[in-house]
Amino acid sequence: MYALVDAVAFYASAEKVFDPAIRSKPVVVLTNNDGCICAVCPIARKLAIPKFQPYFQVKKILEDNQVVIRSSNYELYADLSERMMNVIGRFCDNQHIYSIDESFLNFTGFTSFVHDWHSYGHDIRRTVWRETKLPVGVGFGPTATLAKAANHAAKKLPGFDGVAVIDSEPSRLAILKAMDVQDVWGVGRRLAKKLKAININTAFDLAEQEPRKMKRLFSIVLERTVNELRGKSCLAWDEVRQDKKEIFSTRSFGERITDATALKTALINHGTIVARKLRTQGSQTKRLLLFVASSPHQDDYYKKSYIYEFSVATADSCVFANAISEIFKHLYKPGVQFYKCGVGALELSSQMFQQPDLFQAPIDNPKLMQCLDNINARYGVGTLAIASQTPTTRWHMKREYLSPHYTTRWHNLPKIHC
DNA sequence: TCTGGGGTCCTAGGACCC
DNA sequence: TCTGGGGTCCTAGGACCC
Repeated sequence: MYALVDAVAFYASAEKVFDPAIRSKPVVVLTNNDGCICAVCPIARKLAIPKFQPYFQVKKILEDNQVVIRSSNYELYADLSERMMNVIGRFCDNQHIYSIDESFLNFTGFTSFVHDWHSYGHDIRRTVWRETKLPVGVGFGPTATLAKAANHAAKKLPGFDGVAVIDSEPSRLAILKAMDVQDVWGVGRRLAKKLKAININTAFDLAEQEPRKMKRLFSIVLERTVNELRGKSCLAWDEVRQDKKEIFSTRSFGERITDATALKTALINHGTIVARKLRTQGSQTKRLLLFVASSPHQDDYYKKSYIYEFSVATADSCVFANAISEIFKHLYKPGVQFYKCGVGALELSSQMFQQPDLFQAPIDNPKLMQCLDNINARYGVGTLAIASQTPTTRWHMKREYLSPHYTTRWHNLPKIHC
């Protein structure tokens, strides 16, 4: 048995934790640079506020409905996420954190301890709410995809109050029949449209299809989804928490950039983020992709990318920084209004099996990186950084509606007035 | 006045080679 | 005379998720 536990409109709910005054109001959260709407609380959802619309396009609707607007406060969400995950982790010793607000629990070998999945689910909900003031939904199912479906039912379908269980044929059918095919994990907007064209409208309709036929008509991915919906596990636990095959760090700037040094610094910053993520996963890379681009929404769209090949795989921030400095001249073009840039590690391999070059001195220094990671783990990311990533103030994100960092900065601690 | 997220994986099609 | 295979690698763009 699997469970999927996730927060209801996580970012919006997180904004309400330390600001009770907005708990009963409609709240939306914007993406980086206040670009798009990325979280809509249940109250705002009733006003039909669309998700992932550019903010400036829906500004009027928000104003008309007196919706509370917040910029992304990632520092706050990361901290609240960690608290939430810790609480959830107490309910199962085999937890996989799938995203900032979702975790899978695997109850294999643990099922005899739980007699009533419904009440266990409510137990999780109550405890998370009591300890973090975050609302979560809980779905149980025999496969990861069915747990996802149950989770969807728990939060969105009538007749459920935050918990749903698929543990029998009737419960599976009831939920899948009430679920739009578009809401199935792995079926997006495009695929849903094609499926509906051949009269596959609900999750149940999809589950009834011949898996092989779906593979032939669409893809191997959809075949897997159909099998999962039928109760046949195709995403093994190992695969659910498989190592990433590529790791990126990209960001758009708050304001356009033309300055070479600022752009280079931004790239090196992304490089160190990618390097850190690689080390966390125990991976290293042979190929680093760098790209810079102007706005695709404007004329004279400029985009340039470059792949740097290391002689041996590495996850060393300093090596990345040197590589970026070296090839930066191939990317930069004077006069271009840069809008976005990023770094990605491709072709990852495990640090366990580093293949050194027989005729060359090592290019990196894993011990130094370990030391850097240890210090930053203890005193906070950014405490120790390489000199070339020193941030310039030229490309700060636009965050007009930022809430305080309630839990991570002393001077932002919430105050209670008596 | 102008504004448009970030991350990961997959696939089709082109280039190149034998 | 004319036709024309199959594998690998690379890349851009598509699709999906949150």
